[in-house]
Amino acid sequence: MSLRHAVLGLLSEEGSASGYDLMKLFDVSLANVWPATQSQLYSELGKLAEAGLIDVSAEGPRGRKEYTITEKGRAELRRWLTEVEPTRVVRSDMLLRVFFLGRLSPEEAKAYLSTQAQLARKQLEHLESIRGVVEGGSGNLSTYGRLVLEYGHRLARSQQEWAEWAEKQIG
Amino acid sequence: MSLRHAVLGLLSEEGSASGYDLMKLFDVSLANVWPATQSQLYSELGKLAEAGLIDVSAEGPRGRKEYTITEKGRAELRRWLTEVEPTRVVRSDMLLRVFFLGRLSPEEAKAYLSTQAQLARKQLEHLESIRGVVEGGSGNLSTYGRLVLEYGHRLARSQQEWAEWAEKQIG
DNA sequence: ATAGTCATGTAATGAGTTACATGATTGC
DNA sequence: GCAATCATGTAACTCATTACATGACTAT
Repeated sequence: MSLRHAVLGLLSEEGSASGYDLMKLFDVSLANVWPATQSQLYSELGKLAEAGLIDVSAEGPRGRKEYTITEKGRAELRRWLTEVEPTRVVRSDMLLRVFFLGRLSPEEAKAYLSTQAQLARKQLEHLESIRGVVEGGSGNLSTYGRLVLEYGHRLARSQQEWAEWAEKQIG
Repeated sequence: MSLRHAVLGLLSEEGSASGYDLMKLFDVSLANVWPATQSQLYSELGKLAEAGLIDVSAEGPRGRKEYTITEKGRAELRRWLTEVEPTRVVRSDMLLRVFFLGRLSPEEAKAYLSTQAQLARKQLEHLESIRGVVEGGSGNLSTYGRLVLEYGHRLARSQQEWAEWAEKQIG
């Protein structure tokens, strides 16, 4: 149910936008915490319009439809932000594998954890590299996006440290 | 595609088990990193048997079917552990909301983060409380489960610290 | 003209959730 | 006898992924 709110949120920040615009915005912001595909996005826009949470406010060339959030949509966004508590569902096939490392030799198990540590380091570097870029933004999305970026940073560091620690626990 | 491997993994550790057995095992171990419902589990067992990755090795009272992993299944588990790289797809509606905190008043935004910090603290306490229980286990699942538990612990602590930090960032 | 980008959609399939349905066996 | 637990399954629905399909406009 969250893609729906992601779209409402973006529209509430942007004023109005087409599916195409939203898709690009998605890719550089929300995709990191809530991936979605193009086809999912378009069908969600259809459903939101049907439900009266957004309106087609203008049509442009190439069948472009510009959507705007309605009052009803704004209310729903607010309700979601303040009243619906986040579901903490974590799915990690990286951790799932850890449960079964006993099926491998200690060397193989260590190699697995070592790879994970390395990937976390890479991720850390990557996040540091985009930190500078995001620093420049000034809207709400950038301001709060920085908080999310910091979260990612801390997460990657934890992950790296954990993987290094875990490797030492074996054998 | 991971539930399939979760089941194979459990069966490879347990020797043999019924859907019902696996379900209970799931709830106390893997459910934290890969939740699954009863109906999902049963239908996955059907598909695995069909694909020849597991066999019905015995039938008991109440229609109980005991499954055992086959050589083919073991090979597939090993392949997944050593060759398939974990997909790092993170979905967090908790973080998704952060992007849109600008739609709320600073007080409301702070309240949101403060609640998240508190939830992380609770989670941390919870994990500490079960640490003693898990300490006792001796099989592979327990041994490696402890590594996963430690991960959860570190994650919860990071989350708590981040939420407290983020709260301070808001004017 | 033609490459690049803008722009929207459909179809098929798989994964996940919720609710329902049914009944046998065991322990007290 | 009855409650608890064991035990398996189906149906309907939503969400997510991948691939396909189509075409208009813009800048050079």
